Amino acid sequence: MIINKNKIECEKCDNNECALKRYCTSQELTLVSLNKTTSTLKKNNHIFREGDFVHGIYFIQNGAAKVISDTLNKRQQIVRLSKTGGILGYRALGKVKYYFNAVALTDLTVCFIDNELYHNLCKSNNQLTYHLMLQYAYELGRTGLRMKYQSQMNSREKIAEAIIYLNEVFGTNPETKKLNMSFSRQDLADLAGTAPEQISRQIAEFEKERLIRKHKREIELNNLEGLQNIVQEYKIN
Amino acid sequence: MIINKNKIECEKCDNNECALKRYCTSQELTLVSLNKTTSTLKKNNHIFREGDFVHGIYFIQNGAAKVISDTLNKRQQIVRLSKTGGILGYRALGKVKYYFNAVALTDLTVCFIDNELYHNLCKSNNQLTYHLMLQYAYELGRTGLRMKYQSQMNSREKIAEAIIYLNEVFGTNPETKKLNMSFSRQDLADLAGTAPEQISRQIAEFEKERLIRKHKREIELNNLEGLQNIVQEYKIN
DNA sequence: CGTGAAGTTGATGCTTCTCAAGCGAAGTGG
DNA sequence: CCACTTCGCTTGAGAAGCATCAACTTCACG
Repeated sequence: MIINKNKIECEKCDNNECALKRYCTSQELTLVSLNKTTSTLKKNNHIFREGDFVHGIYFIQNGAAKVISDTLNKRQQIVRLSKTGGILGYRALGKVKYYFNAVALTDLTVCFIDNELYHNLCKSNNQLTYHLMLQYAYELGRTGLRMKYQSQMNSREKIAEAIIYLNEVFGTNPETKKLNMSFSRQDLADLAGTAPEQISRQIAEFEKERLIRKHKREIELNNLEGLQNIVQEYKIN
Repeated sequence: MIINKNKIECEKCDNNECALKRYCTSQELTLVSLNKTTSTLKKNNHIFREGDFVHGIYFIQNGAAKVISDTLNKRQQIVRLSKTGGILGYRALGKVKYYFNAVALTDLTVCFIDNELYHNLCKSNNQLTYHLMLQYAYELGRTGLRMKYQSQMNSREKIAEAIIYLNEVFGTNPETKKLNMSFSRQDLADLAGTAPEQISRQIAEFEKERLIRKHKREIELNNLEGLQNIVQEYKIN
């Protein structure tokens, strides 16, 4: 992990998705710039680990990350995905620990501010707090939905849903229709809540049905609607 | 559903767990009292339904509720439980719909305030917003944990976890050691993410192991630690 | 005391996890 | 430049866990 090498003043940062950048006053931004830590990580490195004490909060400046739970001798479970502009390490104040691991999916740059600064900003800047509250509420709904899917769908449906989710988060290249991010079978399995072998089998099946095509690890979406039909019964009208 | 019959001034309300009561100024409370709607529902009635438009937010004045997802021809899934002082219907602004159903577990009194008032309060009262943000962050962590359990635990572990969760939310009578709330096998199954028959079998098993005793629907906790050991591997250190 | 709903228990079959073997692509070193 | 190794992916077969079905019992309530 490389620290502060890529650190730039928030005012000069071109990440306009950042909540700090959008909602802080220029005075506050100066304070943030002074006190933040910017880290650059290689793909597959940990941003934080389950059980670590929470010292602050991370804002993704550039890249993508997965939030996963890890249990000895069990498969991992991807709880959610996040990318540029997203927040990692939502937690309460006080002596609390992370429930999950955050791992870089790509080379990644994150800005970290500590609890004290974070909560001082929230206490003085209502617009920021309000925005963060909405973002938490959104994530809460999304996580609840994913829980519903996990508990009620069969393997075929869960794998279709995982591909749809990837399309929502990362999108596809309009030319090639390929997902803008590629995953190992293991990662897909962790996302869908199944085993890697199941992913292989189901992807072969989807290919037969002409819903997708695979090119090594890349997935080309030929019939998104077809995938959505598979999980349709679960959608909210 | 009986509306406004039990409505009382917030200042005279004895629910000190209520976020509004705790964080609003007396001026704001007067506004809330004027504009809120108080409903009293019988057990098993819906507070809101999946797919309904979100018009505001509910604060539980008295009673308990379950938040469930419902899919045609599948079992229900209890996403979380809430009681006096809890909030129901967390959602974003705009034209959004509920992802879940909220159903009364007991006779229940809830106060409702509409989106406009809710968001105006949040925009003007930072202490309230800050508190709500923390509550959302807590729920987000809790929901993520439950998702982890759902996806990784076997049926025995999930049922143990469900009983522990009930103890956390409702507690036990110190005299009798019985849980302060009793559930049907179906509700327990929906909470644990399994089938009612599995609940019967596993409860019989736990009774053999002297971890609990059952008295009709009531559950007596004889060895909470024993139950916790079953799910220990999943706990955060 | 009778009727229907809820709970229990056993038997069966399906889904899906796991294990294992084979394949192919990519990287390494001679 | 080519064997060699490694790693991830694919495919098949077997096993295990759990849902489902069915029959029976107990409980709740009029």
